[in-house]
Amino acid sequence: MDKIERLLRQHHIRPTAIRLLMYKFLHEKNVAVTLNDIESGFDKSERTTLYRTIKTFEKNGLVHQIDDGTGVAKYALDEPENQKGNSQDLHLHFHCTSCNETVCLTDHKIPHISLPKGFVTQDMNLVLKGTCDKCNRK
Amino acid sequence: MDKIERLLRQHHIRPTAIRLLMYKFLHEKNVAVTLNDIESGFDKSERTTLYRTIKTFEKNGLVHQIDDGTGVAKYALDEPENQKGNSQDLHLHFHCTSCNETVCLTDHKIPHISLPKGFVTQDMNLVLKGTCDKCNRK
DNA sequence: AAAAACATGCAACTTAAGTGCATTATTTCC
DNA sequence: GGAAATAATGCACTTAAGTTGCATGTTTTT
Ligand SMILES: [Mn+2]
Ligand SMILES: [Mn+2]
Ligand SMILES: [Zn+2]
Ligand SMILES: [Zn+2]
Repeated sequence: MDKIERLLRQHHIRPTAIRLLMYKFLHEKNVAVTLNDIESGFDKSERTTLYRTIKTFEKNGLVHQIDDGTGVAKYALDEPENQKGNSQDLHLHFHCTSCNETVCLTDHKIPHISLPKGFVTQDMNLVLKGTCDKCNRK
Repeated sequence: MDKIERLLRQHHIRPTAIRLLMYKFLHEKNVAVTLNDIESGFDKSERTTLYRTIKTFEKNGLVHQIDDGTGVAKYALDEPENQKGNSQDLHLHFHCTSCNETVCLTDHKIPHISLPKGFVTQDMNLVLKGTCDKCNRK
């Protein structure tokens, strides 16, 4: 797959072995992952490197960090349509308190909120908590 | 002020010296405070005690914890009208990235969000980030 | 091929949060 | 009122996530 290689280069990320592996890892998941999740997913390689790798991805707009209220940062790949400069893709996130998984609901945008005079919004974070479809089926 | 004393008792919290002081401290502030803020506000008394005190307040519905994305928990007094059992007061919070203060916008409720089938919501957290009125006036 | 720039690995540090346990204060009950 | 029970406090210690410094290894540039 040098498709991924090209993708990384488009984001000005040099495609090293670990970076390719991490991209694949993130791509296979459909839920947001913690640094620990990533670490567990790799036999080899080291915490710090994985940390710096995910931060590189984040800085270059390949993943976004999610703060779901658990106190541990999670990360998920940006959707292709939001990768190119379309910076503010304010979709919401759902955190399941049963299975502890957090997912991007990319087509549920955060509604507009009117604020008191003087406040200027630059960013938003909306997290819904509850039980997810999988857990509710059990 | 045994007005405060009565208030604590109503919440099944025994009004010790530190608890009264902490309540007053929180009451004077109009912004959410971290445990460090509280610690700095007291000459005497100890981290752990303050920690357990704020947790007691939280458990008994006197304060709520706010996760504004800074990675540090903040706390603010519940508004009187929300204290009595009216548990789910889902107001939003504003975090100023300039002065790092976080405020409750108690009369800005989180709008209703429709979710994909199978998801059940129990709780929500909406944080807006930007610059606050005070910072924008400067 | 040498120099420069960048990536990786390992150790160490920082900060917030949380627990165990002994001591002290407050309630309860006789 | 005083002893026993219960709760609050203080201090030490632990955990976990995040982060940085620096030496070494690898890739890119010229
Ligand atoms: Mn997302
Ligand atoms: Mn609030
Ligand atoms: Zn679930
Ligand atoms: Zn401000």
